[in-house]
Formats: sequence, structure tokens, C-alpha cells
Amino acid sequence: MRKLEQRAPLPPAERAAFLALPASIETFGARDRISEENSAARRCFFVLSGFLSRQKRANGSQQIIGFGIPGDAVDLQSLWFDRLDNALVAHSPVTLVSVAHEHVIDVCRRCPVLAGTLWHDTLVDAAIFREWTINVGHRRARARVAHLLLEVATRLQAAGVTRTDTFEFPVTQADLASALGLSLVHFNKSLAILRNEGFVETSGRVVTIRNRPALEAATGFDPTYLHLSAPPKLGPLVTTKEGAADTAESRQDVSSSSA
Amino acid sequence: MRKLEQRAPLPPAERAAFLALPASIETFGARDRISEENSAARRCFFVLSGFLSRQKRANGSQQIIGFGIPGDAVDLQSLWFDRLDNALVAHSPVTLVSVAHEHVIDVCRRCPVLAGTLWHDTLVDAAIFREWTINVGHRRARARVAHLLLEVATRLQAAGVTRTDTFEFPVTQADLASALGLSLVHFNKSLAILRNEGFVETSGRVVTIRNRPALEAATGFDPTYLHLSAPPKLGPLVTTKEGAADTAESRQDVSSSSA
DNA sequence: CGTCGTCTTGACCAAAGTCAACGCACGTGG
DNA sequence: CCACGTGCGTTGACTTTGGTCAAGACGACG
Repeated sequence: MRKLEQRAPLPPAERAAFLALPASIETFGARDRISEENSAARRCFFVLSGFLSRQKRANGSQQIIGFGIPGDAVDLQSLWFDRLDNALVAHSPVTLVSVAHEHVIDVCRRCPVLAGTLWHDTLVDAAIFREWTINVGHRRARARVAHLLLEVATRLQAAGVTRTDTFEFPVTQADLASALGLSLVHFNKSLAILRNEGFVETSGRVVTIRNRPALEAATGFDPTYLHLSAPPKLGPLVTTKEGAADTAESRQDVSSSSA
Repeated sequence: MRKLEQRAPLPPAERAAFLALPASIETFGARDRISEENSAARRCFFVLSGFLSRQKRANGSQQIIGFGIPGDAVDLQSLWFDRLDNALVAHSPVTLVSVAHEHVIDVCRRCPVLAGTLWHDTLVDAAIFREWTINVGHRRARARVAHLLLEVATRLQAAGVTRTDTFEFPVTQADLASALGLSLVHFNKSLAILRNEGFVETSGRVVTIRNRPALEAATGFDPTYLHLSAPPKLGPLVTTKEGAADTAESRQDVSSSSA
């Protein structure tokens, strides 16, 4: 669970407050639907392990619009909406920490830095959606596929799930095609091209990316949209005096853990 | 400027605090670039009037990924990122209110309900991006075009810019095509189809939607993703006691205005 | 051993992109 | 006042990309 907070430095008191929240662990199996579009959510989820996707209904079938991986706060938006606007479904066994909304709200009120961190997290989410809009709207099939694989690899590495360019991606080709706005057949053929070019290897659901720099260049993948390293510019929701001290000390934490 | 806060009820004290922020008005001409991708933003913008778009660089040219209309808080995400990940460009004369980040942060710290409102606003933004992902990825050209027009019409109505299904949309077809991931030619032909079907009329940059219910049904447009009426479930960033009173009274406001 | 789910491949078709030309309105400068 | 250029919108002809249909392969599992 600490993975989540690792993303941005937190003052120790706030971290403790967050960890002390009344939370429960929930587990789901490989195709379970975790929550439904239009349902009223009363708790929000943080992913501990497993793969899940967001889906929206359109044209009569479910379309995937994003993936959730370990470390993601996967439906913080439900905090402010009365109904979910996307469903969540598990693609592998998934374990989540779930916290009731009122507790999150309460801790946000008490912990301004934490509130900022959570807000920040939802904004990273939004940035990912922006990039998907471009990916799906402006790149052709082969580059789309590559871009998605690169994104997932990058996020998994940032989350500490893998250190190399090899990772398990337990999602069927039909689902990946849906996520990319491609037909299954065309997705498969585009993937075959990447394989023939030597950029991608697969065995079962395990994907390996080869020659990543060349692939990134070829598909225009630029990881800055994931905002992985960006520490908030100002002590979040906090003004100068104590805020400055807080972030200074906590930045040390981060750099020492990454060194 | 009050338009912005109208979206969600605010306690009077917080509204006053927000209105009292040191802000400056900035104006831009029809093709001005308001801010650049990768620049470090120090202030954020609220749109008073005019049309603008977000753009990201991809494949060597600028791609439009969203529009900003009066009442939008157009780059709140810059609050938490050190660099903007999209550019903003004006499509008509635009007037903005700009507020320095530190003041926004400061007022957020003092005004929990307001902070929640702003956060909520960024989440609505994200919801719009999700819908765009679907629009661009899973609908075909004619429906894509229609969906965009319906979205803009709906948002303009919610912002009080127009009351009818006629509105000025000062964006060239080339830009609209880019926003939809279509070529200019194909966009034009799809629009021609909608015109022939009697759903859309244009004269200059003024668009009129005809027989809106049928068009919405035909393109699968469902405005709930815009989260226009949703009042936050809990007193935002505020717990029970005073918060309950606040939301009770403000919910009345909302229901009476919709009745 | 058969069934089911998934991946793969081929043949064919529809949607969308590209190229190119033209019309039109609105400027500017002679 | 008219010639010319420029920016947009429109249309047609042709090409490419990607979708649809269909069949087969392969492995997991009952």
C-alpha cells in the first residue's frame, strides 16, 4: 500500500493518517465486474495487485477506455460524482483496498498535502485520457498498439511491478483491440507486424519489448504525459512556511529511495 | 465570472473569498496561442468569453483534444504539474480571468468547499476526455461529428451562452476534423450527410441543430458524462455538522432552479 | 475426446485518407 | 472599382487503412 504514496512525498503525519484510515481489502477473480456504470459509489479503491480496466457502454457493447494497475487510485472521481460514469472490471485476480468516501473526505480535510496528492493523481489520470484521445484518434494501428504497450510497460515499471521491459499483460487481444478502437483482426495483424519487426515478443500473456528506444521514436511515445516524476511545485494545499519545510524534507525521502 | 461558481453551490463566505482573489483579465485575439505545451504555468485561467482549444503535438502537427468555452476552468491541472502538457489556443477573441497559482492554492486551503468544487471541475474535464476517447475510437465519422456538435451545444447551454440549439462555433472545419481524428475532406463529407439528413444547418460559423432528440438517439449521445447537474454528494472536503447544513440548503437551490 | 476460448490468417469490402481542382468571400493594393 | 491573393469550404477520383466474414490452429479443461 505504501507504493501509492511513494509517488509524491508526504509529511509523516499525513502518511500516518492515511494509513490509519478504516479500510478493507477486497479481492476479485479474473472476470469479475468490480463496479458498474451508473451505480452510486460509496467507497473508492486503491489497487494493490492485478489488472483491471475501465469500461463504458457505447454502441451496445462495452468499450475499454483505460487500464488500472497496482498503485492506481482507480476511481477517485467517484468522490465527487453521484454516479460512476464507467464500470471497472478485473482482468486478473485483483486485490483492492477500499475506503469509504466519508473517510477519504475527512482525511483530505485534515491533511492538505495528502488532498493535493490525491487531486494530483486524478489529474494524471486525466492526462492519460488526453493521450489516449490522441493515440486513438491520430495514430494508425501499428503505432497505436506500440504506444499502448509502451505506456503499460512504463507505468508498470513506475509502480515497481517489473524492472525490465518484460511484463505480464493479462488482457485478451479482443479487449486490447477494444481499448484501441481497432477490430480484433486488425489488432492481431498490427501486433504481428511489430513482432516481425522485432519490437515485441509474446509468450502467453507475457510481453517483451525489444529495442525500446527505437520503438518509442517510431511511435512518438513520450512518457512525460504520465507525469511520473513531477513533484508538486508548491507544498500542495499548503502555503509557504511549514509547507516549504515539509516538501524539502520529504523530497529527500524520495531521492534516497530512488538512489 | 459568477457563472463558474453557479455550477455548484458555495457557502457565501467562500464565494466571497474566491471573488476577492487578486485576478487579472487577459484578452487574446482570434489565433493567439494562450499558452504552450511544456511551458511552466504560474497562473490558471477561467474563461469569461470566447472559444479556445487544447492542443497537443503529435505526428509533427498540433492535434486538438478539447475545447474550452465560457465558464470553463481551462487549465486547473497546471496547479499540480510543473509543466503544461497541452497548449491553449484561441479560436475567437477570448477574455480570461487569470489567477496566480499561489493564490488559488491558498484559497483552497482556506475554503474546503471551494477546493472540492475546483477538484470536481477537473474531474468533469477528465470525464469529457473519457467520452472523447470513445467518440474518436468507437464511433464512425458521421456520429462523431454529430456527437461533438451535441456536446458543444449542451455545454454552451449549460454555460448560459445560448438557450436554443443554435450557436456560434468559430472553429474551422480543418480544426474540427483534427479534434475528431478525421481528415478535413472526410469531415466535410460527413457534415454534408448530416445536413442532407436535416439534422444540422450552418450559415457561416453559426450552427443549428434540428430535431435534436432524434439526432441524440442516432448517435448515442448521452449528456450524463458532462455531469452538469450533479451536486457533490457530501459537503466537499467538509464533514458532517456544518457541511450537512450547507449541502441541505444548497441542494434546495439546485432543485428549485431545475423545477 | 470434444468443446470453448483465444489467436492467427486469408479473402473481400467499406470507411476514411490523399490528391487535386474549383468556388466563394474577403481582403489588399493598384 | 477591379485584379489578385488567401483562407475556407466543397466536390470528385483514386488509394490505403482498417473492418467483416470465415476458417483453421492450438491449448486448457471437463
